[in-house]
Parts: sequence; structure tokens; C-alpha cells
Amino acid sequence: MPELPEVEYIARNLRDSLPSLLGRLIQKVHLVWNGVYSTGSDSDSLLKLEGYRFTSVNRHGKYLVLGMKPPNDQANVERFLVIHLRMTGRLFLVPLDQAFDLHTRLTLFLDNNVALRFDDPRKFGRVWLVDDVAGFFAGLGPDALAIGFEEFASRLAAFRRQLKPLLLDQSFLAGIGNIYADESLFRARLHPLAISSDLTPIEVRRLFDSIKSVLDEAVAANGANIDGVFKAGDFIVSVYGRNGHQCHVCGTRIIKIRVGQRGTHLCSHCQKLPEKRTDAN
DNA sequence: CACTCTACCTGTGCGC
DNA sequence: TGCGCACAGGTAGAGT
Repeated sequence: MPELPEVEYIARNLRDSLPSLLGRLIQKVHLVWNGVYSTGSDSDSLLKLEGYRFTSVNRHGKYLVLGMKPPNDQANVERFLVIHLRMTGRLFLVPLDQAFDLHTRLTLFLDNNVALRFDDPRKFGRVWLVDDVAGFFAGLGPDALAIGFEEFASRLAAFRRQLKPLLLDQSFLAGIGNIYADESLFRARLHPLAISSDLTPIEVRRLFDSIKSVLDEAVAANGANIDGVFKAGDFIVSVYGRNGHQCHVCGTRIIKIRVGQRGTHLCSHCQKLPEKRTDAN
């Protein structure tokens, strides 16, 4: 379940590890499953990318943004392959002889004897061909790693919404999924059903700091390690998927509830709903 | 505006 | 062993 830290790891891997995607020439595009390609991007066809060369690898929220330039590029125009892995997508470079697998949806044959493979058993992941990146991401909130405290606080106060669905809302903040929403709220000692505009300044600060530290640690660990279910990197979760186990802070059993149709894990002792302040004190 | 429901998918793991 | 089924969840879009 790639969220911001896992996607960041993939981006760094494609950019900084060997072999790197940077500089590679697209020699042939093999669209194995048509559904992976989202029309509605301002483009004609993925198949016309032959001859393009990869020039940049970036991430915005959970989206990977691969920059490319066409052959004989006199106008110095960069176009972008935007990829969302959703639940089960994987994106990685392989030797040419490993260009396909059972769940491969798209393969780009490159020079230097490598191929870029997009695998996705569940077929949720999507690829767009985009010219105007800023326009494409116009509806997306600020990246969760990039946002500063002042902007976070003012955006949070602008909504009267439950914290959990708000954190998952990519137009509010881009990059947080179900795992890191639960982990951030646990670290901030805030209940998933607490209302955003009701938080005290101290609680807002605690939520901001918790999101930042959870994501920073997860990025440093190359993603989450969820016992027996999901293994990307080495970040150990505190509550996600740990219902029935003891909270490592207070020993209370972690529970799982549903919030906005989502499995939500919390420690009911550490994360209390604020009491209604109807009377003095 | 805030929330809920449904659709999209298939591998996994449970109960019987 | 094998069958059926609920479940996992990011996002879009429709409905309340």
C-alpha cells in the first residue's frame, strides 16, 4: 500500500540508484493492459513516447512524476508520465529479460538493456501522460512533507471535519493514506473522530509535529513494515493492523473501528475524544 | 459543506 | 481439501 514514504523511496530509487532511470531512452512501449492508461490527460497516446528520454523523477503526494524530453527537442519541452500506484502497484527497473510478469500492465523498453515495469495485480493503479503538471495537480493539496506549520494550521481550522477523513483527503494534504493517518493520530494522541476546527493550538501543533515525524521516520526507513501483511521498508507501526495487541505506551488493547468506511486503529486510552466543554473549568 | 455509499479489482484468509 | 465470501483500500462520482 504505497503512501508518501513508499512512493518517495521508489522515486529515490529510480533517480539515484543504479541503474538510474535518468537519461534512459524509451525504445518501445508495451501497453499490456489498456485500462492502466487514463484518458483525460492532455495527451494522445502513450505509444508515441518512443524516442523520448527520461530527464527527471519527482513525487507529489502519492504520485510519481517522471519527466521526459522528445527527440530533437529544440523547444526544450518537458512532458510527464504521472503514475499512481494505488493499492498494489509497483514500479521498477529490470533487465530486459525480465520485462514481463503475470501482473505486468505496462512495460517501457529502454536503452542500456533495461526496462521500466509497472505491475499491479489489482488493476487500481493508473498512468497519465501530462504536459501541464501544475494544472494536473491543481486539485491536490500541499505535499505532506513540504507544508509548513502556519499553512497547516490555517487549513486545518478552515474545516469542521473529523480528523481521520480529513487527513485522508488528498485535496487537504497530499500523501497520507490509511496507515500514516492512523500512526500520526496515535502519536499526536488525538482521536480519529475529533473535529478539526475544535483542536486547541497545542493539539494542532502536536498533530503537525506527529505527521512530520512519522513521515520523516518512515521515509528514512524506506517505508513501512507491517507484520505479515506489507513489507516495504523498516518503519514499525504502532497501531495500524495491531488491533487486539497492547498499546506500547499504556498497555491498553488497540481497537479497530470504522471511520468513513475505513478501518481505523487506535488506543482508546491514549486517544480520547475531547469532552464537550459545556460548563466552566 | 460534510458525510455516506458504490464502483473499480483480485489475492488473502477465514469459517464451514 | 475445497468452497464461498468478506475484506483490504485510494479515488471518483453520485447521492443524502
